Amino acid sequence: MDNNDREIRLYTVIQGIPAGKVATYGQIASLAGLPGAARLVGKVLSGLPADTQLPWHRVINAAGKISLPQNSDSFAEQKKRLAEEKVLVCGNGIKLSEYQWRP
DNA sequence: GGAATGACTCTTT
DNA sequence: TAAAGAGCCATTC
Repeated sequence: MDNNDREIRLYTVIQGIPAGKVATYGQIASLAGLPGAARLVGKVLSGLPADTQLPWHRVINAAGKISLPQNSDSFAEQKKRLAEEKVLVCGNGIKLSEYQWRP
């Protein structure tokens, strides 16, 4: 069940992100015990259901921007949710120095 | 077992 | 922060 643990850890770490804060894929991967597996985080998030409880909207890339295509619904959804958490979204990104989660 | 893919990251310019 | 190149992890065919 090790391979399943990876997902569990990723979910746990993502759930640990407090509201109003965001984390990068690399951060989540490292905290989940998978340093360098940033792409895996994206892979897992891509497979999340639309009604998931996971705060995936708090996950962004190292550039502080949303990696989703701007013409996608998920992009608008993430932007909307972030705004709900008082996270200012400039264009397709945010201010990492202000909102990046530091455990 | 090898090649391709992906919501990426790092270092250098 | 932006651009270009190389690297890393796991899944899938």
